[in-house]
Amino acid sequence: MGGPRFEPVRAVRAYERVVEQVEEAIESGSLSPGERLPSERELMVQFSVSRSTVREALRVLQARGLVRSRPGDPHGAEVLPFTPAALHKSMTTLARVAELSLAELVQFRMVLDSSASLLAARLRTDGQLAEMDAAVGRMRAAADHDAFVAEDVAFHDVVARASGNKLIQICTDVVRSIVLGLISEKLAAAPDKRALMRQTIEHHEEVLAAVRAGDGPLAARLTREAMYDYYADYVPAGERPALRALLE
Amino acid sequence: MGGPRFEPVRAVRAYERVVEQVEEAIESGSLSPGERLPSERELMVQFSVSRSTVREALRVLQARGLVRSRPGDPHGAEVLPFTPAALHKSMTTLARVAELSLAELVQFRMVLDSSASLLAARLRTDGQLAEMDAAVGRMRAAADHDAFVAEDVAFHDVVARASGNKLIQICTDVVRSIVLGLISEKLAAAPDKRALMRQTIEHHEEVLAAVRAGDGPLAARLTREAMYDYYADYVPAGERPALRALLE
DNA sequence: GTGCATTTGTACGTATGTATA
DNA sequence: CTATACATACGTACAAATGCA
Repeated sequence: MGGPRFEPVRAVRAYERVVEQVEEAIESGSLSPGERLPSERELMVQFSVSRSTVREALRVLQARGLVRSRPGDPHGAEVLPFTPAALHKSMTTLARVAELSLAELVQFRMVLDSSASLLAARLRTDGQLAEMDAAVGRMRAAADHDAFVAEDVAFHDVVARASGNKLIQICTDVVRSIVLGLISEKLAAAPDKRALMRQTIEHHEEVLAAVRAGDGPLAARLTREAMYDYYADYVPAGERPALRALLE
Repeated sequence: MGGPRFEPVRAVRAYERVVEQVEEAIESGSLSPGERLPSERELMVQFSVSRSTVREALRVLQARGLVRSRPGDPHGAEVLPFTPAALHKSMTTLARVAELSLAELVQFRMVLDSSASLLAARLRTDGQLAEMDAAVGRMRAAADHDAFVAEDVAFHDVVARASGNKLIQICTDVVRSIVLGLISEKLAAAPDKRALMRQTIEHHEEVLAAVRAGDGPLAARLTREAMYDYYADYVPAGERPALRALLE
């Protein structure tokens, strides 16, 4: 028994090796955002591969949001600062291919945003509290529904940031934009937007008060309830019990 | 005022248009997993682009986990069933490029897994309960540490499935594997693995009892506590308060 | 099992529009 | 404004790999 256990040698494509090396350089920090990759012709020399191979590798790196190349740019492809764009893309694909229901997405938002509120209540700075306050103020003063939604998003964004967890911040952002993308037209066609906006502001003020008081569990519960009230109408009745399961 | 507001025509690359069309066909379901794309030469005719362009598009689609092409396959690229591999990749990249700390990842796990437990306590079927029971049993009987961890994962997997939320299921899976990848070597080198395994089993039995009793909040709290106990030693002391903020 | 036709992977050359110095 | 270098896109060619008769 035992002996050398040889791994199967999977045929790895040339472009994959190029991707790996560049990816490693970026993720290890030896290539920082703003810096440039060598030109395609230079890369084909350094990796001793053809132009096509270099280009396929660059396409993959671009799809992963790590670099961007523009025609004619004499400096070569640019290393990009991190954006959750790739995460957003793959989660959007996920939502369509895995047939995620609106209920599942809203439920996920309830989990993430309420956790953000819970953490924010304990970890927020006074400056972040002031930002939340300002966002609610701008919601109250919003001229139209679009501006209102934008400030609503801004409020949730500050809360997520105040949670101190970048992953929570990014995921709330991604899932929120997916949900809004799914029902923005229905939201815009809502019958009594004024009443909805008024109620939303009330909810946010309650959450803000709980965050200000440092009452995490309360802030979390209020966040879940507000989100349920806001979205339940757009969720098929049969799936609402799953949402209510989070309201204890 | 008014008049036609012309949008700036962003120069969209040829390969991007190919990607968009194929992506649309897959996500809309008109191309199902297992089906094949036309060959590269056929695609260059249908899209009237060069083969390089077709290939760049295929590389992007492959990077997104939608298709796979093998050399010499006369049937063309295969449309893949959904896997969270792309999500996993972009979140792993995220963890490195955005410099996510282990504390943030563990905190995220605490949020997701406790929510899964909460929902599972209310929505689980009897069959899923039996699966959890069986997983704990196999944990107790595990011959070595690797087998133990595998059954541990299996338990969490059933709980996530029982939550009824595919997004929670996928994200718990992705984040768990990232966390385990970061500290698996440290876990393997732990001094008193027997004691750790015994304690882990106890924790799981408590969670299981709460799920069996339908007590969601208790199951959620026990899950957070178990996870904190399991991972806190590997998190820098300065970041542990952020984790404890979830333990109320 | 063998040979054949086809496909992918890779290399190389060329033309064109573009961005920078 | 001009020149240069670049990315984009097209086309051809050949080796390796695959599926099928």
